This record gives sequence, structure tokens and C-alpha cells, in this order.
Amino acid sequence: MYNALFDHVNRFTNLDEDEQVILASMLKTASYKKKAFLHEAGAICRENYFVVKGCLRLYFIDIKGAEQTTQFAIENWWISDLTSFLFQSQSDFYIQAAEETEVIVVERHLYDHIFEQLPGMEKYFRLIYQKLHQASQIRIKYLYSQTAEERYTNFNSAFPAFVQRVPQYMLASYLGFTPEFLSKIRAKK
Amino acid sequence: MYNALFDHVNRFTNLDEDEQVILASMLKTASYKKKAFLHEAGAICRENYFVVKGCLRLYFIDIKGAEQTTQFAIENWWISDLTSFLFQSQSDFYIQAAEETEVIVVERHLYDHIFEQLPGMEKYFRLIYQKLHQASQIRIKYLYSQTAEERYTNFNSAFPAFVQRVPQYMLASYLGFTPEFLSKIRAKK
DNA sequence: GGAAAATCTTAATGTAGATTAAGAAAGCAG
DNA sequence: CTGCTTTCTTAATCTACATTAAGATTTTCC
Repeated sequence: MYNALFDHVNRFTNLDEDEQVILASMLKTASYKKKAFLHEAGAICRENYFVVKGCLRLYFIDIKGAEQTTQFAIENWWISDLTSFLFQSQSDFYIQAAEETEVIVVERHLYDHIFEQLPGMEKYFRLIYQKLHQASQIRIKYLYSQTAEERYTNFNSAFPAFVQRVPQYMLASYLGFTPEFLSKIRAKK
Repeated sequence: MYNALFDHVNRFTNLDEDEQVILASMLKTASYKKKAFLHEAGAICRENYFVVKGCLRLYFIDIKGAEQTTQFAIENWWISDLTSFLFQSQSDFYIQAAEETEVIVVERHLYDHIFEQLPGMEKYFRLIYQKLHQASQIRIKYLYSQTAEERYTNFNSAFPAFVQRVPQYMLASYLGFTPEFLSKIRAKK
């Protein structure tokens, strides 16, 4: 049931069978159809999601009504609106399934208990947040240094399978430009 | 000598005196004049910096030769090029003192030892990276949703002291536009 | 204190990507 | 299979900010 997460944790630190039983008692699992919402703007984000299978995206609606995707999470990634999750504040973000998705869920009220009962999980999550922060540093550098076309070209080279996997309008919004402009870029190839 | 960091750690988790002695043996301290480089592009970033006093910035030079500031760190913040630091890869970033600065330094070769000898530091760094990732999520949302003028106005309202503290060209580069445009925005007030 | 360097300001001109509008193609549901 | 919805494409026009250029002001250093 939670093997995907246990396997992932065991890549970074050791979680024995007793600990897995304890952790399992603090998790739940859920499945979502494509385009289903795990969380909606205006609500408080009470859950942190680990993707077992599928793809989630974090996006908000800007002042002009356009969707701006700020993050994707595919298998073995975590995603939530972290500020809302940690501080139980109202969220501006949506979390939506970009395709049929299975997740393992950590609820906010159990999040701190995980660390109390399983101190080893501190290392796992330190490494996860380290990785997420790394990814953000790189992301911001690309946003600042590359044209829209370069961002598409480089992303396509680095993650060709992912580009095939999600709709183009989601990809465009993640890379920071309009779907119309993405069509224009692609028409040049 | 390292009290600023011990105090900071003790805000999040408990570090007793024995542990402080152990941690101290793995740290060093340094001071930099305004505009001094702690790290330069092309080198490998071998240090992670905790700001005791002052302000550091992380920036790169883009293809047109302009500086793009991606992060600042003031008192009680950590800063490094995390990918270069963790993987010992060549860095595109500079870390520079935006003003006279004192730091506490963790060197890469001691980084993992800190966690081995002081498991309690896992929690501290998990919380630090959590906070850094939160800040990045918020940062990316602002870059996507606000005009340049809005970014300046909101940043000025949120951090008026900081805006006075750093040169305007650094602020403009952090907020994602040219110093000329910042002058134009300010001239409207 | 004076000269040089760094920073800030101003304005005209240029441009990467957005906006607007609408048709074509693909996907979905009954 | 058909009608409806969603996604993708195309192109003209617009715009937020960049670029270029240079002068004014402030800061730094000897």
C-alpha cells in the first residue's frame, strides 16, 4: 500500500519494518482522475502529497484569469502549497491532477507527529526540501536568463517524455509564456 | 564566536552545550568587506554561509553581461549555490557581500559529518530548507503574477528597511528588471 | 579636498512576448 | 457515431519592459 514511499525513504535513510508500521498509521492514500482537484484556492491546504503514479501540478489563477503553473510533481516527488500547509493559512493555489494519479497523503495534523515518532524522517525530509530548494534555485536562474524559446528548447531536450505527457497549455504556463506563443515556437521546428 | 548560529538553532530545536562544542569544531567564521566575493562563478562552491551580520547576495552574469540577483541573505539566513555545494559541480553563481558582512561557514567536507555527529541538526536544517522552499514558492508566484511596478511596490511595503539597505541596481536585478526601469517606477511616486 | 569611480536618472527607440480573435483539430461522453 | 468541449494553431496588433546613450549625483579613495 505505501511501498512506493517506503522505498523512496529507504533510498536516503533507513526505515525498518517497525518504523514502516508506525509511519503507515499516519498516512493515507488516494486516487484522482485527470483534472480532478486535490486542493482549491480559497481553502486551507491540509495535506502534503507524495506522487506514487501520475502527475500533479500546482497553479494559481492570475489577475487576468489565466492559469499559471508554478510546479509539477511526477512519481516520487512531493507537492503542496507549503505556506498554507505549514501555517494553515488560506491558499491562492490549486493542486490538480494533470493525468490520472495515485498519491500518498500526509495530513497537517500528523506532520509534526511523524518527526516526533520517527526522528529518522527528519533526514529524509531535510533531503527532500534540500532537493526542492535546489530545483527552485535552478528554476529561477532559467527564468532570469533564458528567452521563452530557449526555455522550451532546453526543457524539451532535458525532459522529452514529460513534454509528451502533459498538455501544451500546461507546459507553456509552467515555462512562463502563453500557449499561443508556444505554438509559434513549435511552428519554427 | 558562534553564538548567533547556536541561538538560531535553539529557536527550532535543542542544542546543549556539549553539542555546541562539537558543532563549533566543524565551523569557521569569516568577515567580508562590501563587494567582496565569497565565491565566484567557475569555481566549485565548497561552503554554505550563515549570515551573522550584514547581507550577501547570490547572482549570475547573463549572456548579455548583466548581473541577475536571484537571492539575498540577511542576518540569520543561509545561502549557497546548493547544487554546486552538494554535488561539487562547477558553479555559474557569485556570492558577494552587499555590505560589510560576518558569516559562519560550513564546509562541504564537514557538512555530512554534522548530521552524523549531531542528529538533532537534521531537524534544524529540515526546517531551514522548508523555509527556503516556501520563500521560493512565493517568489515564483510573484514573478508570474505581478508587473515590475507591482513587485517593487509590494516589496517596498513589505521590506522598507531592506530597500534602503541595498543599492538600487541590486534590488532591480533581484526583482527582475533593469535599474533604468526602477528609476522610472520611482519617478512616478 | 579633489578626482575618479560608482550609482542614479532621464528619454527616445526597440523588441520579446501578450493580447485579441477565430478557425482547425483532437478528445470526450452519451 | 455524433455533437460538444477542449486544445492547438495562426496572424495582426499591442505593450511592458529592455536597450541605448548620456548627463547628474553620490560615494569612494588617496
